[in-house]
Formats: sequence, C-alpha cells, structure tokens
Amino acid sequence: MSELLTTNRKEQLLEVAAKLFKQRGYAATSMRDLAAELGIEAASLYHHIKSKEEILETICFDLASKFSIVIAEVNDIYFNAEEKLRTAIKNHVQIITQNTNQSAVFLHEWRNLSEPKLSEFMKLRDAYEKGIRVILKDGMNEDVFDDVDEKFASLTILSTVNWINEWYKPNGKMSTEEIAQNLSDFILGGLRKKMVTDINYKP
Amino acid sequence: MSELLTTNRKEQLLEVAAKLFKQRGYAATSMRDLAAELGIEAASLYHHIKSKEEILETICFDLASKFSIVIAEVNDIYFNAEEKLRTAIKNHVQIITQNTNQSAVFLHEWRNLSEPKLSEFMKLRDAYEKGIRVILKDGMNEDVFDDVDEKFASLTILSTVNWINEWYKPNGKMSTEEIAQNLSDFILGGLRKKMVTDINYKP
DNA sequence: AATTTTGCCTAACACATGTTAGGTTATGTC
DNA sequence: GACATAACCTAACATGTGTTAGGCAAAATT
Repeated sequence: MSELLTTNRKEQLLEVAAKLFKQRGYAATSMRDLAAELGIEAASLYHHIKSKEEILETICFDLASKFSIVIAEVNDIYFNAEEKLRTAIKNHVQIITQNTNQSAVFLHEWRNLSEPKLSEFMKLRDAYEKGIRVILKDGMNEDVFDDVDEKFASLTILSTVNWINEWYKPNGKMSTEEIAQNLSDFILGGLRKKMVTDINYKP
Repeated sequence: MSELLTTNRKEQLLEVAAKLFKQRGYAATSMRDLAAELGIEAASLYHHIKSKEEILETICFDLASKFSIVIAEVNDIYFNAEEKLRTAIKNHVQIITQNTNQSAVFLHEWRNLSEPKLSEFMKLRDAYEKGIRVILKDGMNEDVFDDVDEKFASLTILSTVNWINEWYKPNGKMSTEEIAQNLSDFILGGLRKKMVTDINYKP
C-alpha cells in the first residue's frame, strides 16, 4: 500500500530531523541540512510536512503523549507508593533510552515552539510533574517517605531522570533496567523515611 | 577613565546577550535582536565585539572558569569528604543562582561553539566532573559514602544541581542557602553509608 | 585649543533561510 | 492501456542573516 510507504517515509523524516535537532539544535538546523541528510532537495520535504515547525511540534507532542500515558497508568494501577515511584522511574528511563533523539528535542528544543502550541506543551509538562507529585504525597501520607517540599522533590527527581539523556549511549555497558534500578535506589535513598542510625549522622 | 566605560558597556552587552540566548537560544537570537534590546544598531555591536560567536565563547568560558576555581578550592582546602561535597554543592548552587542567564547558556548553548573552542570547553567540563568524582572516591575510601559507580554518581549529582537553573527565580521563597541545604541532604541521603534499618527496607 | 578615542550611525554586501509554484517520473490500480 | 498518486525535481521568491566600510558627533586626553 502507498499509505504505508508515505507513513514510513514521513517517520524516517521525523527520525532524521530529531537526530539533527539534537545534534545542532532546532534553529541551527536548516531545511536544506535535513533534506541533504535524507538525500533529497529541500523543496521535496514539503510533500511530507507542512512547515518546519510542524516537525518540531510532532516530535515534542509525540513524546509528551508517551509520558502522559505511563504516568496515568502508574497512578491508576499500582498501590504502594515506593512501588509506584520505582515504576514511574523505570517507565521514564525506558522512554528516554528508547527515544534518545526525540527526548533531547523534547527536553531542550520545545522553547522554539510558538504560541499556542507552546502553552499547550507546557501544560502537558506540568501535568506530568503533578503526576510525580501525587506519588510523593501518597508516600508521605503512608509515612514511607520523609516529609519534603513536594515541588522541590518532584523537580529534583525529574532532573535526575532527565539527565540520563545527556550521557546515555544505546550501546553502553549499563542496561535500561540497571539504570532505572540505580536511579531508584539513589532517589529513594534520599526520600525514604529513616531512623537515625546512619553512620556519621549529625542532626 | 574611558577604559572603564568600555568595559561596562561590553559587560552590559554580554549580560543582555546571555538573557536573550537563554530566552530564545543562541541560533535563534539575531544580532539585530540583540542590538534592539540595547537600543543601538546591529552594526554598532561590532565596536565592542569581534563576532557573534565571540559573545558565546566569552559567556561560556567565563562561567567555566568560575566553576574551575571553586572545585579546585574545595579539593585543596577541606578535609572531610562529606564536608567537601556539601561545600562543592553550595558553591555550585551559588554560581548558578547568581548567574542565571549565563548559566543557562553555559548549560545548553555551548553546543553552538565551533572547533577548537568546542573541544576546549568540553575539556573544562570534564575536569569539573572529575573534581566531583575525586570527592566521591575520598568518601568511599573513608567509608562515609556507599560504594557506587563513580561516573554514574557524579553525573547524577551534577544533573541535580544543574536542574536548579530550570526553575530558580531570583525572588523565589527559597534562599540559595536553603536550596543548597536541601539538595545536599537529598544527595547525601542517597550516598551516605547506611545500616539496614530503614523502615520498609527490602534488600 | 588640538587631537585622539569612544560609541554610535547609515548603507550595503554576500549569502542562507523557509517556502511556493509548477513540472517530471516511477509505481501501482482500475 | 488509461489513470491516479506518491515522491521527487528545478527555479525562484522574499526576507533575514552576520558582517564590513566609512563617516560623524561627543567626550577624554594631550
């Protein structure tokens, strides 16, 4: 079917665009750069897409949608707060490691969106952060997590899991599961309710 | 003295440039944008600077130098590993909160540097990360920190302290000291050697 | 008072940018 | 075999880009 071919070619275009946007940034990547990478002329791109910004929108909102889905799942299905947080972290790590280029665009290039898409995107981001905050609140209510400033803690957690994108290489020695495990341990070590028995603890 | 005036005007130019580079990104900020913000014509900028990229270089390397200085200080002066790490975090937070615009450029826009400045910059970044790694190694040798993958841990710590730049507002309710305190607690909670007495701990 | 320096201006350049219009060719469908 | 469609092409456009050349007025220096 031709429909399938179109889709494939467009997906290929989006994949290559994400790669270039990650490498050089959105504004520094020209339509001619993108076309050259695909082996076609710049004008030919417009057979598949409407504008340069449409490419950015598609990449950003596709990934935002993936994040929205998994955070909703976690807050629906799992019961225990620690398990919830571990699962959320694992899902987050998975999305980033399986979509390295798109993730970089999602994390850094969304500023180049123009209104009204920009506001729309920021709403989705905020909703995700709120999802994390709900888990923290649960954990504090269950007395599993230490009392912390929710906003501060959620942003710190997100910073940690997002930073993976800066150094993760698909063929590195650490698996997605190991990364998620280590990050969860680190984060939960900082959050979990502790009795005062740490060596060298000074209150 | 005229020397002084020149310096001031140039510093003002760099400050405004950093502000715009943070807001719109380096590539998306034109020399005409920058000039307009300063109330002059684009061509007049070249009385103060040699090229657009020179502005980016100055901002990036100025901040890199600040980071280099404080990490060297910490590893020279302080003895205890936990104290070292706390001081390093405090210094890092201070640099970021006191130079919000330049920090954003330092963290995100350095990719727009071209060789050989790009490699030079990346070396400075790596040296800083190595400085953090030394502290972690010390802490593990002193049996104060849990055994962790040094590279992984140092990158996680940097991710946490760097993310401040995404949400910090100079007039927010949290002071620099409070932010540093909270981050240190969070990070050290995840690092400090623990006896197995955490509530709900499952090995 | 004469001269240099500073900080800006106008005008223009060569080139890169996103995008459109209209045409061509190969592929698959009726 | 006629036809539709997908995927690309060449040519060109209007505009934006970083940057240079040369000049002018005010301030600082001699």
